[in-house]
Amino acid sequence: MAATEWTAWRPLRLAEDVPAALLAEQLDGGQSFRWSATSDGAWVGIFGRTVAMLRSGADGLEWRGLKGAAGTEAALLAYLDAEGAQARLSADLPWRSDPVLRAAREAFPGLRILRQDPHETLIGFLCSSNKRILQIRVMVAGLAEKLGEPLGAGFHALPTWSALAAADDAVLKSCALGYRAAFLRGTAQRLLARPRWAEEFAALDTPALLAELQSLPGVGPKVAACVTLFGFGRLESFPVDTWVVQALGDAYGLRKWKPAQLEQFGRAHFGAAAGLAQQYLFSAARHGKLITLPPEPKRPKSRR
DNA sequence: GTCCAGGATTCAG
DNA sequence: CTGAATCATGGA
Repeated sequence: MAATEWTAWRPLRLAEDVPAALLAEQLDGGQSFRWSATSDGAWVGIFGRTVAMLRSGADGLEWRGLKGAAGTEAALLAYLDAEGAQARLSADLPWRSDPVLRAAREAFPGLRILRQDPHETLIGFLCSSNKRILQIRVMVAGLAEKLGEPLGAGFHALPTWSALAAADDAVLKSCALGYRAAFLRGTAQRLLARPRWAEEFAALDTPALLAELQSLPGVGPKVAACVTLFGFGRLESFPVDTWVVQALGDAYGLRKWKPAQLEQFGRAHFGAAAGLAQQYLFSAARHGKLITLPPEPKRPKSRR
């Protein structure tokens, strides 16, 4: 990563300010697994064939790309939803009547759903089951390094499905995928035969899209909801992971509810941008900034 | 050592 | 249909 590989830092104009803590949550908050913090407080990431760095300084958000790479700034603006369509959706969430959502939203104001590629989102979340964000990042980095197209300066794109389907077992094993290797290979073999799957899936309505994704090996309700939200931009999709189960149980009193019930609650309660509300709750819960109800007494007493 | 992680699949009832 | 067991791996 020699300094000569990079262009000069330049301002990146978004609709709203992006302080450092928000940038960290935006890039490393469980949506994408392709961003890493550098030693000097910046972030370096790869999405599609774009390699970019971002940092939040006194003069606002700044970016730089690899020298000779065209379109980096435009790619960043699209990726970060610079048009600001989500600002209005966030304002329309029921935070005025919901103190839990209000506090979660105020913990990371300006947090947005990244506009990611479906293919890359699916790879990331196929690796995600029963894993922490940090380790998902390690797995995905290994896949890119060993099976992805070189992009210069030592960076690699994520592998294609054909590369994944043809990958040697030892290579997959060296990425610490565990049992998820079979998920990746199985889905790769299925999608290999339909190279335009993402366009075809994008034409479906959200219930059909969720069902189609869940027909793939290693894709259950939660992974399908994440790919639908982060990869296909369906803001109404409401993924329910262990953090959201905890958050909805502790903050809304929905303890002992099953994930499918919580998903229904989320979509009904939060509406058209339920997925964005989910991301506020997820981030706030992970940082201990969620308003919670008192813990349930172990032996509830009858009140006479 | 135990427990848990942005779960999915398979199996028993 | 629901609930439990199992899956592979690393960090706390």
